[in-house]
Amino acid sequence: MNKGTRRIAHLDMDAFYASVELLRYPELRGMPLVIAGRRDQHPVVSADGVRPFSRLRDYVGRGVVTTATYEARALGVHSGMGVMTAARLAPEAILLPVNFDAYRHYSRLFKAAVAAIAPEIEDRGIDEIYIDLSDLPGDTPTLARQIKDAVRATTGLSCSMGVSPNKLLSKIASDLEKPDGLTILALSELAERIWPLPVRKINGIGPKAAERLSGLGIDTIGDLARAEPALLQDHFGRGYAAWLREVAHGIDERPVVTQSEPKSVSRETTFDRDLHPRRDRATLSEHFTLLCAKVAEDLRRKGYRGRTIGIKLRYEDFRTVTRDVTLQSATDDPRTIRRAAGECLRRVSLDRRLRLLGVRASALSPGGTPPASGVLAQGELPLTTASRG
DNA sequence: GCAAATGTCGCCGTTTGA
DNA sequence: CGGATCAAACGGCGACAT
Repeated sequence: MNKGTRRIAHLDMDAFYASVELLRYPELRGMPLVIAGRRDQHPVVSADGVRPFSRLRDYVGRGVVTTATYEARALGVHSGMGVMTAARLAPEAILLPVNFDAYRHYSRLFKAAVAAIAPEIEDRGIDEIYIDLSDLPGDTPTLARQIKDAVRATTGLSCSMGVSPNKLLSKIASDLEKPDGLTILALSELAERIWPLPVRKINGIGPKAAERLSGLGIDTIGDLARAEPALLQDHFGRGYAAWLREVAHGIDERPVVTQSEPKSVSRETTFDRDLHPRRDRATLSEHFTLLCAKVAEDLRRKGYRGRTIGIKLRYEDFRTVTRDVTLQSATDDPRTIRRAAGECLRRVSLDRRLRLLGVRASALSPGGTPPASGVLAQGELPLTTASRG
């Protein structure tokens, strides 16, 4: 078994989407490159010698930056930023649409390369993983180099790694040197290397919590470690305060979880323009039905059925509401989902315009099997339609 | 009129059944 | 017997993450 200190690695692919694109378009290397927007909104790249890559300044419409290369980041462009905002900062930057199939492919490749060396892997999305190195032979620097080399050899991509006694610290460590970084951290280095960092670096402290902490004069992880427990308790409650204190001291016993089942399946779209529930009823209804069909399709492909069907609306003012309903039995039938989602829709106010519509299935159970024939489960009635307000 | 898409988790109030 | 109570399921929603 596993006595003493664990060795946990966090591996994060460098500017993953953009780096995958650079494998395909090596001539773009060195230029500021931004991945953003929706497939359908981008001009098609023609196949002749001169590729008419579009520039960020040519973009019109909605969307956020998904990934920016380090050259683009140097100009102030970052993930999550509106594309129009990014265009002001870096009008000359090359813009490419997302290509998820390619990213999934390289994701599988790099994870397989790691697994060949270290099989205890926890998936954290498409471009990062935790790895438990505790029971492997060999010293940590050697193992870490081996893994980084294998990832590069298999994919041509670089990654950054942090290794420490737990997931919390490794996640922070992998971010300390980027790109192509390797940071090995012992608990004894906590005060020196972790405490000076802003609390936002802690996985689980987001913008809201950071803002509230800042209001108490707590900005760095060190501030948090030194904070009066009673103060934290008063402002954040017992459980959360205890957690804050632990993470500030580098304590985290969470295991590396190598297996997990999906909890929900969802689809959502942001419209090109805000749609009015009445005036754009037909368009809205079309989108709605399509989303339900996609959720059903995803469920079947993955071999699940959902018993709870929900919707998500985002109004023009960016306020978001959700509603859901639980059925008598789980389904993967598009029409049943559409009917249930329609029930939910009747429980929300439709007096403002909508910018986003989404459909979700949760309370998943293994779905019989994805049948080749198209035999559909017959419709069902909502078990409950209770609502508040 | 900037702010995507997909997913997880935790907290809290309500409902329901015992 | 009616009220108090408790747990589980459900629903809403915010926070957070990639």
